[in-house]
Amino acid sequence: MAQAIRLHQVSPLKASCHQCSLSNLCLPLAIEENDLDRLEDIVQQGKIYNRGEHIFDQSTPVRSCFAVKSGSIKTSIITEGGEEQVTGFFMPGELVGLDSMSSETYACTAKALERTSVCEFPVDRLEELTGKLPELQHHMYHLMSQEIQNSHQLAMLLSKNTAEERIAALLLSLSSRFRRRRMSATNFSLPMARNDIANFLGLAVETVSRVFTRFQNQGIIRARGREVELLDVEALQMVTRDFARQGQ
Amino acid sequence: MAQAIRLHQVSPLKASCHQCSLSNLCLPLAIEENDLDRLEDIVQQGKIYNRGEHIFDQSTPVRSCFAVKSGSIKTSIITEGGEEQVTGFFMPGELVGLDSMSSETYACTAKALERTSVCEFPVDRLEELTGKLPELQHHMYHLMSQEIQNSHQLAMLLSKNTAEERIAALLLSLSSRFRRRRMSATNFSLPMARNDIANFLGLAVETVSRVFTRFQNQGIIRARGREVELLDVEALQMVTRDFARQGQ
DNA sequence: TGCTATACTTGATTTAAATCAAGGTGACTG
DNA sequence: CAGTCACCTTGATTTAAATCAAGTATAGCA
Repeated sequence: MAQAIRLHQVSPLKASCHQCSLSNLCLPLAIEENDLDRLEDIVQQGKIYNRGEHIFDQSTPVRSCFAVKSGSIKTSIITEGGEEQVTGFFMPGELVGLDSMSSETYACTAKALERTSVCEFPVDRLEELTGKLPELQHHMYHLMSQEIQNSHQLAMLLSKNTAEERIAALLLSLSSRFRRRRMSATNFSLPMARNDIANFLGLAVETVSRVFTRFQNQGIIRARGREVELLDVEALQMVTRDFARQGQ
Repeated sequence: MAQAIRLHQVSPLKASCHQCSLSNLCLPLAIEENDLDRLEDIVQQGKIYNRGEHIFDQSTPVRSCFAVKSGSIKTSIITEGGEEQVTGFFMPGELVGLDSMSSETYACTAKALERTSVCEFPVDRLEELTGKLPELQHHMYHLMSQEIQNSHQLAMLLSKNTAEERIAALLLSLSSRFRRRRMSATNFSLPMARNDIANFLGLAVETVSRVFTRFQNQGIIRARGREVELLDVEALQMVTRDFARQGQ
């Protein structure tokens, strides 16, 4: 039985970390070629979720964290009152669930924004492996500390910046994440609804919509639904407060 | 020389983890009694900072993370524009610098809010040790994931809650952290200025001040400067939106 | 001890974004 | 292919909190 599963994993349809095009972004980037097998031993590859399906649910027992292979994911926390706060968007090569590492239950819910495939890393086995591969442990610490930093940046954005600044910052963040994947940094399709953007940035949907149109009227972007073209990246950078202030 | 330092560390003036009263809150809680020596080997204990002194500075090379022994610390990030965002307050038993673990440079600045003593954990040695002690590694992952969760909670607070709700939440958070240390949960002295509270919660100082007086007039708290008494904890809990909604 | 600076409070006014309200657009579905 | 639903946009009005503008405590210090 275990053997059968094993065979299934290495079947040609399920790409290995060795061949994965995201290996320079994902966990493999921290691992020597010859140790990569050990990561492959614990990874469960190729699970596919349709738009709207949950990868995991808040308050359910933690089993794994997940790397996005294709598609995209949003994470959010839901309060007892039923209010949602979107805490992040995750693109290919990024790791989802770090906020739940070594916890009993998931701290958030992860939902596929489109048809999405993920690789699954059971946390107990991952912990075991990081204990043996110092480079991988280092990388995990690094990823987690960056997640904290991201979240602090978000807090900053929410508490100090205007609607325009927040949206400019998000567009630039997405842009650079597309670039990392060697895709167009100026011409992309937003994986998330205006609603998710609004929630993530602490704004009303109407405000997001208005800012999009304002940017469009100013010739900074071109937006048709979820299709976005950044026409003037410099202008966008100027909008984010840091850059604006820097220029004074 | 190394021997001399070693002797110095175990001198009666510098308490060891074994004897530390915070050992049930701090890193030692994850370690078996007989492995505690190994943590003591790497910790540099007893550094003392005066009010306003920096424990470390944003953008300088990372050496260590720090456990608060007594006193308190605030961390903040400063943008290129010079704007500050307070990202956290740290009380005895809590670990500062997790957002910089395994980074090149510190992601924030840590400043003593009062006379504060800390234990220092050099990150390279800590990483090494967590590689050998799975329990400790697990605990580090846990602490870091909790730091992410805290930060998400903060983002939530900033984007969805009113001034009153934010301040009630902060007071309750401080209260429960005092209780953890077996101190009064209803009668304590705020280590931080109104300004820091305002900055942390994304409010203007004036707003913080007004909310404090409002709470006082409602008989929920008694506040004289930094001295705070929580007169009606339930009412405070009701103020935080989650509870309010739950009650409907 | 008084002085100065910093921290805190209070009130009046302004403002950015929320809310309320109404349409428009597009995509899937029976 | 019409109908429904989810998503998005636009406009008018309201509102919570910021800002502006004085003060008043408080603490550290010479």
